[in-house]
Amino acid sequence: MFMPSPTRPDVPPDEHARRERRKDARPGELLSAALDLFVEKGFAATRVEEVARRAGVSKGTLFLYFPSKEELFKAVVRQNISGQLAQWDAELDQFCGDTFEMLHYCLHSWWEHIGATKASGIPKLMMSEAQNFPELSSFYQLEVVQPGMALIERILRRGIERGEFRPMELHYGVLMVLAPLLFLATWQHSMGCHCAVAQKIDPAQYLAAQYEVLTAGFRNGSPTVAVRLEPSQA
Amino acid sequence: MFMPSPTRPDVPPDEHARRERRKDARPGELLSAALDLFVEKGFAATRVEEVARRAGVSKGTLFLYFPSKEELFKAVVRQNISGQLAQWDAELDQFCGDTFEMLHYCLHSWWEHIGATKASGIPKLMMSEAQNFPELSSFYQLEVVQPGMALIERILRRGIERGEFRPMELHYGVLMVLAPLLFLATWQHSMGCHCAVAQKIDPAQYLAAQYEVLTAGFRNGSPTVAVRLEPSQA
Amino acid sequence: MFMPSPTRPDVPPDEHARRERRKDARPGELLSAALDLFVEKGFAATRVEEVARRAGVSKGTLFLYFPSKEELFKAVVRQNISGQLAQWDAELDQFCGDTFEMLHYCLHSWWEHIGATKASGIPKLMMSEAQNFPELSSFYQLEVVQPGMALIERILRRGIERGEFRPMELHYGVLMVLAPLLFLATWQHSMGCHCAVAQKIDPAQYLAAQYEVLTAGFRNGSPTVAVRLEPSQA
Amino acid sequence: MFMPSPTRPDVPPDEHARRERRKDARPGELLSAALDLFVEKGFAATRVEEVARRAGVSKGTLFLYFPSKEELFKAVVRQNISGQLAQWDAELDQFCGDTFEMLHYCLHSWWEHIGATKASGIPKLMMSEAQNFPELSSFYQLEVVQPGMALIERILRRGIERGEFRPMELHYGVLMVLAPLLFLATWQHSMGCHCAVAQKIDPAQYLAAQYEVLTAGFRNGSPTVAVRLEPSQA
DNA sequence: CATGAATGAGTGTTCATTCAT
DNA sequence: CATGAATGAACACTCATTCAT
Repeated sequence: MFMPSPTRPDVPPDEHARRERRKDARPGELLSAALDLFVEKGFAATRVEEVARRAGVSKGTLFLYFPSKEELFKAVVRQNISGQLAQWDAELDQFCGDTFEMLHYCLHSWWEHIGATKASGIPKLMMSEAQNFPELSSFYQLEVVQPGMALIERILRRGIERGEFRPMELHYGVLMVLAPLLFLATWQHSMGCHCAVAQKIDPAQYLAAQYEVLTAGFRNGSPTVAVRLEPSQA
Repeated sequence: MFMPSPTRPDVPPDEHARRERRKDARPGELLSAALDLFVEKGFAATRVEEVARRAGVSKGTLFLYFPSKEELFKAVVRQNISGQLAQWDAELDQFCGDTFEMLHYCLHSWWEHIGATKASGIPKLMMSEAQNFPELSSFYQLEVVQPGMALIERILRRGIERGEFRPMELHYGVLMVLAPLLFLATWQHSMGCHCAVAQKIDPAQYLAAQYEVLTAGFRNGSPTVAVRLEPSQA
Repeated sequence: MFMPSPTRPDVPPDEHARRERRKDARPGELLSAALDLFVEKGFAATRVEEVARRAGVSKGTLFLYFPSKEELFKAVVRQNISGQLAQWDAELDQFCGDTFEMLHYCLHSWWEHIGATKASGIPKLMMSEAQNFPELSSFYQLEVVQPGMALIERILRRGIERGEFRPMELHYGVLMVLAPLLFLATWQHSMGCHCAVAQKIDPAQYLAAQYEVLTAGFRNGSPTVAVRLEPSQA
Repeated sequence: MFMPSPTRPDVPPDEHARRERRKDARPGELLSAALDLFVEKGFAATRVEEVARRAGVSKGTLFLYFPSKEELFKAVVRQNISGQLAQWDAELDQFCGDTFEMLHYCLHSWWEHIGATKASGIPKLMMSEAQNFPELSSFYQLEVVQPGMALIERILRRGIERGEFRPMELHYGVLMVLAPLLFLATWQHSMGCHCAVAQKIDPAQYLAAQYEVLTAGFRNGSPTVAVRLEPSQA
């Protein structure tokens, strides 16, 4: 990322490398420590001193790199956004199986690359703190939510076009795929650890259940229900 | 409920009414103010003094009615959720239609009494703060999550027994009902307000979509899928 | 103490009696409850509300009789001061045994009437709070300390005059009698309850030990020591 | 202990000294301020902010050095009493005179290092607050009372073994030494300041009187009294 | 560049005191 | 007289932020 400037003869080369590395390593370690802690305890309950300690630096040093706790938070979220989405987009281009398989792969891959990793903490973080960081919220929607939903929409549209899926209101079809995934991620990072055995969620079974329901719900030919909820207040 | 004592000429009627109201209104106003603020800013970030001020009393007065901030929160949850659960439980006892109708009523009623009200902020709140307040988390699981899931399980079991629903792993069936509801509530209270038009969620359509999918997924005779996700890490 | 005014025809007699009794009973119960609590927990740690509750009245009522917590404290101390001293003075007048017996009786009787009763809490109270209530402190010195010391001094002087006790600096002789008694009372009300077995004090043995030492120390003919401590700062 | 680095010309010497002092002085100033205030106002009534202010630092700084008000108190006790006890213990090891001299030295030294210093306020403080702070009480018993009594017991046992003191119940012998000392300290810090001339206590004479009485009471060959007090309630 | 000592505004909670009823 | 609801000034302790070194 940083191209080390090759000409600086007054500094011994290894020393020079060390400094360069430090320059990048410091914020990296801080961001990583901060992600862990923000995910685990939330923004307010995370102590900057603990972030610093976990990164192996002093509290003062943290403020050298990030002017405030809020800026640190923003940096954490920004750094951990996206990346995976482009990869998926490319994979879909080359997928040739039927669209049920595609959907299945999609859930499976989400769990593998997001759900089961530290990255699953980011949605929880955004849910928790979006209100307090509207700017960040917009950023997240633009960068993650929109592309993510577009990705799923692409799958659904493909299924409909190929006659595998019934016609449907795409936006809400997308949400039916997304909601349980995000709920799972959020749950695991909040109630997940301390909850009673009876409420424990096994991700494999959870995703299998979701796949079954969606398959039945999306398959063409399945009886469509005409009922419409009419909430008293919208 | 209130028997207005018709004969008490020595006290001006409105003054008398004011007194009556005050005695019971105090906790009510506090609970209402607390719900607003907890939902808006989270448990930790809410200042008891502001709750009191918004309810029009002093900080000391709040502690006259609730022995601690945590108890105040519990009272808020009890008033806004636990009560509703009991109500639903009673309604289910007397329901005589088929179980699809019952499920439909359930979603509809959840939206009316929880989703569309301030109470919908509570699940989001718990997701955000559960880690930092284990006692509140336990309380919520015991008081809300467990009974709520039992309620849905009751519906599913009824459907299966009556041959309307296919046999299924009940725990995950319940989650398929619950997850989208809780996601909706969480979303509305986090990304909901500031999000782009494209991602706006209309609850009516959202719930209709969920109902369709669940109906297809649960209906007996629908083809069950044997596929099983095998996540790399559980 | 209060002579009920005999002429007040406009009030029914029993009603009148009830009021009179009330008037005295209320403060009496309050003072008694307050003594208990002040002795047990000290002035600052005693809650007026608990005093009131223990006396069976409301907090507001307490302030009807005592304008402030400080005044309540003063009233408690004042009420519990003296009384016993006059009795002892009279007894000494009629005592005909030798002065060792007299001293022995004195220790014994102090324990019986003061040390082993609630009254022993008063010295501890005075020690603890004298600094904060100088006015009370003066009062206590005048009313209790001075007569009490005079009483002991009388005994010592009698012993010397009768040739039983050696000549001595009376003031400090008195203190040698007094100090262990007051220490015992103070100890029992502070460290007494929670202290390790090894430090427990059995009053009977304690007083016996004091009597032995004093007897030897006061007896005429015992070798007097000329040594004089010369403290660096007086 | 402090090796003043002799060569460091780039820092002005006094500035250098100031730095050195500061680093260690901070807790010292806090301990000193805390002792003053605890003795003057009691533990509960002392405000940590005032301790800090008197030491010339902010409230936050105090908590940098002592994790809580209770720990601050413990540190005060340790610095002012525990240290002295260890010192005495060492001195007794090397003492070669007779045990009366030893006892005499003990009283004398207690006055010099405790009785005449601010540290004498600590026993009074403990008497007042022990009930309300059981943890402090336990700490004090373990750290001060127990070792202090052990110290005196050592002296008495030595006297008995050498045939100088008569055999005696050691525990109560110890109390006969201790009680007047603690009473003196307590008195000086409570009634001492405001009391009438007649009750003023000159420590030198007081201790001399105690020494005389104890000498006579402990000396081997002095007539032991068999009398036993039998208090109505133990 | 890195430190860590220092700060002080801000938290939940308590409690003596008041006063309308 | 008696009540008890209401107050608000304290208090111990925390933590993001600063800055001299």
